[in-house]
Amino acid sequence: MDTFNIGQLATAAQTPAATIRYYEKIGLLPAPARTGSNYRRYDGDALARLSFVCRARDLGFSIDQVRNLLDLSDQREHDCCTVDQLTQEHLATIEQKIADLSALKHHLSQLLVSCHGGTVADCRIIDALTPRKVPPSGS
Amino acid sequence: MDTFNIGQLATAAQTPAATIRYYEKIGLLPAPARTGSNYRRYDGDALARLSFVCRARDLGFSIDQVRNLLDLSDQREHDCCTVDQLTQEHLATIEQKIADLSALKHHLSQLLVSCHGGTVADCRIIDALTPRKVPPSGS
DNA sequence: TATAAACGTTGAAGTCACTTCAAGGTCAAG
DNA sequence: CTTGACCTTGAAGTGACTTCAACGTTTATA
Repeated sequence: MDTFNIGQLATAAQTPAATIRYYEKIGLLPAPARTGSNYRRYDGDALARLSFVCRARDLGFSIDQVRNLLDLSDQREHDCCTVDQLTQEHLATIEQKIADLSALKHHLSQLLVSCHGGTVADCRIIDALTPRKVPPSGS
Repeated sequence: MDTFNIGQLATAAQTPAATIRYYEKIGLLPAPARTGSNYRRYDGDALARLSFVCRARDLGFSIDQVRNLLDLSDQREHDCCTVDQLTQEHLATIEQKIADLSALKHHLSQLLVSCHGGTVADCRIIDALTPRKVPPSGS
């Protein structure tokens, strides 16, 4: 048979069952059929949709972006420039994050090499965090 | 006078007043003195401590790490290797994040250059997200 | 002096994307 | 027939805040 319950779907998609329920709750995945004992019953289509979601999430798209991508992927005849635009925006966000983290990395590396041990009183890292007292200007 | 209320502290430290209250609530900052009308009253020490916190947060340290750094910075005679270790751990985390994001960036860039427009049906990005049907093996 | 704007106070709820928990119902194996 | 693995639900927890509602205070202006 080609239907399975949530545990099997979870195994197939390599994602926790709780996450699948969560995706259903927020409307990212449709509510599946139920068995007589109220278990969720999924089919191949559900697995395909969930896999799509997981791949997009793995690529760092937000839930809202995934929602958009899902909608778009259903409009087969629609122009795909919206997809490209979404991807480009996402790419720009990622590049910004990388730039921010690289700056951070440089900053921290410099702190680390400038610190030559000793007590906290001598520590360059603590030193860099500690604000100087502004010397009183004028008389 | 060298005391100020929360708005002035917020301006001086370039951080929202709500965040200062939040830091107080979670015990990262000590509860300040109060005026007769129950307004928080801060002094230069409070500004120094808050600035320390903001700098550490700007460097990407977690609240718990900042808590540690604050504790350490008060133990002036303690060996500073704990600070170094904390920083090194943090640096390793950042490097990992950069690596992850770079891989992501690479992946997305490739998707973007491979997509040459047209309809969603032709879109390489949607294509990459869409799982293939596994062809039935055997007879 | 009246009043309105700009500040301050609190607790609670919202954000994102889940994860974990508690308290139960169902099903297959021994 | 019981044990253990699975399933159900709603609620609360995570991190680091942000936003909101409803109120009190202070200051500037008409």
